Amino acid sequence: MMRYSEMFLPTTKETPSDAEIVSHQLMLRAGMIRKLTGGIYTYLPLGYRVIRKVENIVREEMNRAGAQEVFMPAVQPAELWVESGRWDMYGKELLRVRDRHNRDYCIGPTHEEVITALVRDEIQTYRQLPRNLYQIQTKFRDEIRPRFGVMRCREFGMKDAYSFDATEESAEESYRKMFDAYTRIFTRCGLSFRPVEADSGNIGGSFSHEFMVTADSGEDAIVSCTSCDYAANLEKAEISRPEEETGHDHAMEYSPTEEVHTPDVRTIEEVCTFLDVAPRDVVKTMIFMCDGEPVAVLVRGDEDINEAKLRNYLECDSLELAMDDTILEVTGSPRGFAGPMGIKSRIIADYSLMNMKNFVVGANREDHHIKNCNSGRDFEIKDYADLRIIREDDVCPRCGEKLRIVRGIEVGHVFKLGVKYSKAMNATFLDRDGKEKHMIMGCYGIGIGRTAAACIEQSHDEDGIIWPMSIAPYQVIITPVNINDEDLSDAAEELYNSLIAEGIEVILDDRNERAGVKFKDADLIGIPIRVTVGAKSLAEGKVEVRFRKSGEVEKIPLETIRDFITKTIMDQISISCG
RNA sequence: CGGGGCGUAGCGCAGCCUGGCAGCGCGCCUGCUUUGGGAGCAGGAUGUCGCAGGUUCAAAUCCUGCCGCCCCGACCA
Repeated sequence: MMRYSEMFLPTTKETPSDAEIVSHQLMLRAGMIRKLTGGIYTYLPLGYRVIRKVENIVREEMNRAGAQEVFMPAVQPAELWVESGRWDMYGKELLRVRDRHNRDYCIGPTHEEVITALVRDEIQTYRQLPRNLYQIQTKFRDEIRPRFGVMRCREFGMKDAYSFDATEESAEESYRKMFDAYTRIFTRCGLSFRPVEADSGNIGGSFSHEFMVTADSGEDAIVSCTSCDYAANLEKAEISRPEEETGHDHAMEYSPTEEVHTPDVRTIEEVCTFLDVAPRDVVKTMIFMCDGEPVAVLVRGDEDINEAKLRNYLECDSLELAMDDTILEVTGSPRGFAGPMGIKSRIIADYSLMNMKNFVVGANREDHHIKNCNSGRDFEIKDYADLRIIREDDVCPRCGEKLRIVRGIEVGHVFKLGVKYSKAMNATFLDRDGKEKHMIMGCYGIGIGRTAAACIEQSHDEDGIIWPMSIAPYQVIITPVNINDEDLSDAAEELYNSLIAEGIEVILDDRNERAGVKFKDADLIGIPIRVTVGAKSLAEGKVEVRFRKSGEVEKIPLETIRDFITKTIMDQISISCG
């Protein structure tokens, strides 16, 4: 299939200085990718072979799960996006273009609009449901800051699938099928991963999982239980409502409030230093604007508010920290002295405030704080909720055991959409009961390039990439130690032809290079099996098989080498998928 | 969008402060030697010094503007 001397495979010895993470460095060094411009990459032959391997695994498993492949346009008319409401909502990540007639288009960052428009025109009855359509296509998202090579880039290959169902039960079944398909896909790609619960935004009754490849270089933090199988991303990770302390009279322990002069003392840190208290004795009062209404959110001083949780709890579309003039209006003081006592807004409190006594709050008066504040006596908290960011020393919300926080790379996402798009775009069907209903949708994405990069993050050493057999660009590389030695080159050539005849993906390194150069390149590009053809072994009628992953070397007689390799490859590709 | 840095041979970089021959390493080409972990010797080719303008006898070097890239932050699914 391929002679190294004829391949377009520009490897480099030196690590490019602007590549931060190992997958980016190695993809450049191994001649897999080259950058065209910010966040936009060309896949060279070696890189593209890996991409196609991943795509084919995805394709096989999607088909197995009953999804059908389509191919949608990358360029989409603005009208569809106006219809779904996302033309205005999506923001700057949406790359908008105009044609010669001055009509608006975008380069698709995702395809809910297109698929929904297609399906609403073609599906009329529950008899045509459920359906699951997917595609593997290039997406464009104008990322604010592309980085890490193909990990976070602007143009990228993605598999996106969309399911349409008539009933909730059926929709959940569609979701489960995709969840299982994803598990098979990432297992077959040789990845260590885990599905985690993810925030699904404010669509009622929906749920969502992210498939995270665990890697220290990951951009996302994930929380997992050391005991049960609970796992969630940071945004989603729940914190249980603490037990309320009972059995004694709180009021007895309340000290009288005391307003203290705290000139220019604003942050929690400053308050603690000034009053000689710990952050956990202070209550932080943050003023948010929630769909235009101010809300005071209380959290213990050593905790941080999780805006995703807050947004979900308040069921609002827009949520942002209030501007200074709003703070002045609501608290009557400048930023830094807000507190719950006498505040002119709704108050909600994180669970961390339960059981706090005699705490410090802002006085809603410039340069003043209040000591020994107590809820119930000094102000009323009607709403307690889980509003803060989880920490590693919190306990599992399911079983109460210890948690662990690790970093991960999001390679896949399954999301139950519900009727968000079918409603906005009027995708309905006629149900058995004769009523017109909105289709229940789900969407399911996999980042193809990111999956390949995540694999490198997880599987490499100081010499280069270590591909698993399933997505390796080639399965075998034959390295004749000296191409000018006819015995060696003839033997290598013969083996090469016999492996090709077996359908094995093999490179013959027929370059007139020194052995060391060839070994280094073979290691760098990560081919799982290297067959070295050298004079000593050949004299015994043998060649050396070296495994990239373990470094183990076996001498195999020429008569059995073909069968040995075929069997090894078969063994390594057919990984059990549970 | 804010802050910082960079832009000089295919790649990595020095030179810029203090204006005066365009340089180093790797790679590339030719020849000889070498050939089991990125060879040695000899010879050679390669530049819009990011772009535009300005100052100057003279600009890679100083000044102004622009463009591109990288990093940090903010923002965002």
